[in-house]
Amino acid sequence: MVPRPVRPLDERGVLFSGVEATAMTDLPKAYTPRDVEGRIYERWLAADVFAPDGAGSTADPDLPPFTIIQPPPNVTGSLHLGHAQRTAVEDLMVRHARMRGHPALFLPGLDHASIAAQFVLDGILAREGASRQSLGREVYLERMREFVDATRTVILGQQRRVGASADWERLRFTMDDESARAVRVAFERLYQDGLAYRTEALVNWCPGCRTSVSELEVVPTPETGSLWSVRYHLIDEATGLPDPGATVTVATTRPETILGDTAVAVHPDDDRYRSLVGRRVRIPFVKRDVPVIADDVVEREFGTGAVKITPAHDPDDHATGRRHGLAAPTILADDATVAGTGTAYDGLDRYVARRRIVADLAELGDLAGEQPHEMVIGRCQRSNDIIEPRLKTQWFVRTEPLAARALDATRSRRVRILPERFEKTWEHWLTTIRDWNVSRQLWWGHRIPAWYCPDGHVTVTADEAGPRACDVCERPADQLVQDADIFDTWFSSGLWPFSTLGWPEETPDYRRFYPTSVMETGYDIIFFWVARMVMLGIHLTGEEPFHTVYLSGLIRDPDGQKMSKTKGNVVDPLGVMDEAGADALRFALIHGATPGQDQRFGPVKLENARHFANKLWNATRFVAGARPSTIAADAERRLPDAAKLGPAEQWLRSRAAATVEAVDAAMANHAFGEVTRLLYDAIWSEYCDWGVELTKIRLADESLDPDEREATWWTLVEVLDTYLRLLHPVMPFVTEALWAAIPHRATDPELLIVARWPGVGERVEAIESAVESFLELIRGIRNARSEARLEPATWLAAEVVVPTTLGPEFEVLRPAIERLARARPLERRLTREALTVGEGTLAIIAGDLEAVVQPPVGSADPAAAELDRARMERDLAEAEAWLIQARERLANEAFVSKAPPAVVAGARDREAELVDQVERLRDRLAHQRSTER
RNA sequence: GGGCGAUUAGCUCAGUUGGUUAGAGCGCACGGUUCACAUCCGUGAGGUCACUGGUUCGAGUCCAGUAUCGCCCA
Repeated sequence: MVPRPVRPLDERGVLFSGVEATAMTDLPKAYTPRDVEGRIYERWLAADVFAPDGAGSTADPDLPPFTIIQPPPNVTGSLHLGHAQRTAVEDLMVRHARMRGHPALFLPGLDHASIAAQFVLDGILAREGASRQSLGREVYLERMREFVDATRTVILGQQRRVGASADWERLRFTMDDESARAVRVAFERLYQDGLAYRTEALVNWCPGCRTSVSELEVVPTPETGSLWSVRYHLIDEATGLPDPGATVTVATTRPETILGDTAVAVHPDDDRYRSLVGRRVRIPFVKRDVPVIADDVVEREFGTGAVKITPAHDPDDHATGRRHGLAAPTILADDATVAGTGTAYDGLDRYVARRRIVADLAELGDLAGEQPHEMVIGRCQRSNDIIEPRLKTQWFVRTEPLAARALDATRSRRVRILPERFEKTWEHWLTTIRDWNVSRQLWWGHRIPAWYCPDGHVTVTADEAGPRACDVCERPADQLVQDADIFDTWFSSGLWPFSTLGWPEETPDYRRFYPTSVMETGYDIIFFWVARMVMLGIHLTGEEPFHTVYLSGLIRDPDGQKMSKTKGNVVDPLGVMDEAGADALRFALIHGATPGQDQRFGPVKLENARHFANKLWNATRFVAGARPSTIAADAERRLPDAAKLGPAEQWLRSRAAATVEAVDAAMANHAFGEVTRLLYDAIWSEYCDWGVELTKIRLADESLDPDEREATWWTLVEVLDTYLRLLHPVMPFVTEALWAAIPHRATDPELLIVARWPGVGERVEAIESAVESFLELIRGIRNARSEARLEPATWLAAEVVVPTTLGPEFEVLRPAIERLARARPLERRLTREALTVGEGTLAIIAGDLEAVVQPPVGSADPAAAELDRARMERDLAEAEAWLIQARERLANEAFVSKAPPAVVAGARDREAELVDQVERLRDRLAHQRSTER
């Protein structure tokens, strides 16, 4: 079958049509994602910024490319939250690399999902009263193509809503022409290299799906079954007839397979049966006489110690049969009905036959017993049918040599798996790997490019037209028949990192972007997919297909339940985005993302993320609106004048530098959750809560030198710009929209998506600690006010002792401190003794600073004074406790001699600080008591 | 049977080489019409870091074992 080629979509952004455009600078009071996201995505598409070689790309061609090939979602339906998280994480990495100037390729794709797609379509057909068989192969495949076209549109639309900055021009499908060719060439290569072979073997057969499946697709399921004891009659060698009185009792969980028995086995050292070895027994119903054999595999403790051997229907029996040269008659058809036994059971379902056989044995008097039995049976991952081991001629890939090289790739660290602990799982699976059954008796997939001549010779070719003649006997093509089977869907997936880039051709993309950078996927398909990509990639291309494997965890519901359609707890990402926006969804999902770790996801996390987007929106709205009138609305971005910066401005810049540094470190560690936490705190708790608040009063102060106000505004703009850049990979839409509302540098591009990632600025520790002291003071005053239950709105007179080292900063920040502490006038004192202490005075000990606050005249409330004293006594008790602890530590000889000097010095500083604090608190309390007297 | 993970505030989770007042969001309590944001602001309460033992000057963090829950492999 020649798959229909899949072209990139041309109906771009179709999901967003009808959305009213809003002027960028006109920011509404609340952030409404729906008004913004569609327009932004359209702009990105129009600017052609997703492709590394797009017209709008600002990539530095000298930097190494960064490539993520998207794990192609199955075209079986719509995407769920897990997909949204994966896309968000992949997109985050790609956007980050793109902003750092790397040519960044995010190559999207779709998977035909052979068995999964057939399972879904078969379900749809069943509801229509039709079936795969009733339609026939051609009609069925036509139907499948219609189905796939529909789901494809839904899936691609969902990914755009999430904000995937994928290069849609390079969209690929595992069933397109290029993939089909890659599959044929790969298989031909494996065949020629002796790594693909065809043989009759016992395979896992799913009677529902009517195909073999690999052992990975068999789910071991514990169940309570029965263990039946059945008497087989020994053959009297003199007469050649069964002896009615001499029997051997075998134990079996599958009496219907009696029809395929070719031996009875006992343990060679089992004295109970020693004399029987070599004799023959008669198998009931089929009247076959089979030997009693001795074999080590028999467990003497199991059942009666004698077991029946059915080589065609049990893996252990198959091995035993081979060792003893036993025949292996097949007794089941593809649909798991009994067939070809020549008994009355032919045509019956395997379980109907089981009941009949048990009943018939009982009637014959040969059923010796039945008891409940705990066992593990294999079920089909897809259809849940009970898997039937069956002898079939199938194609296999020899995995041992491939696995050895895959192991070498991880052991040598050429491929790193995150989190690292999965390397153990990887090691275990690859060292115990079995050959891979790659043929499937399905229709939707890549046909195996193998042809057979009437003599059974095999010809494998990658030629799309098929072979010209039999490789062995040279019979012409018209006498050859192509294998009816298709490949396991994971075979084409295993080629994905390079088939998408043009392999087997040496295309420019292949040369440029292969090997790829990071493979992000779920840990549940590490064997199905990751291992096969590494094995096939190394063999076929000579290189590891990627250097990092990032394994995501599962998204669970708020109760920790796995999301599934049957439980009805599946969340549609589109609904979530309608409600909260794509950015909030992305932020929430990334916030909880730790590699290899599942996360619970619910509305609470989403709310928080939505609020954060709104906070950012309003912060930008404030900054944009606070532009001093001396700066033109369309002014080009200027750096603030360093000489005009106040402490708050320097603090903001230093904190931004700290944040860039921390975010860089977290990104390098793939700690994306940490990135969101860092930015949340920096933006909300630092920039908004303190930075904006401290600078507000300066911005509004008409009495100031315009240069100073401008420097303040440019600082707010600069730091906000930095945060928007840092946050862009996580929340691309809102950051892009807001970035448009603030001035840019002359060197900046039009769009944030292709703007440069910020460099680390200069940290100024002295300013950070100075400003932190004043923040402590503000917190202290607020706290004292609240504890003393004073009216929040009233202005309180205050005095503060400010050491000369902090004097200049204090003078500049005084109006801001007054405003934030609601303390005015705020007088500076040079010594503690100079503080005015009267009735009801509140005392504040805040780090280096000490202050007093006077309650409003006439409102001196004895109760308030009492509350304040209680607060200070609490603080004192606490400080004293810490001091005792600190002193005990320093008194410890071992600590002082063995701990690193820096730690000891730190402890001494801490002690001194506590001594000072305790002293000041005691002093203050004593003072207060004296004034009350 | 083998392996892995989780166990930290009422709930959901951070806590990267061991360094000393263990953090956040939500929830809770009290208070707020301060001109970006009530999708907000301020203040506060709340934790013997599952348990037992060990290593260490020092353990949420390292080691051994136990318990509960979950996953993978056979």
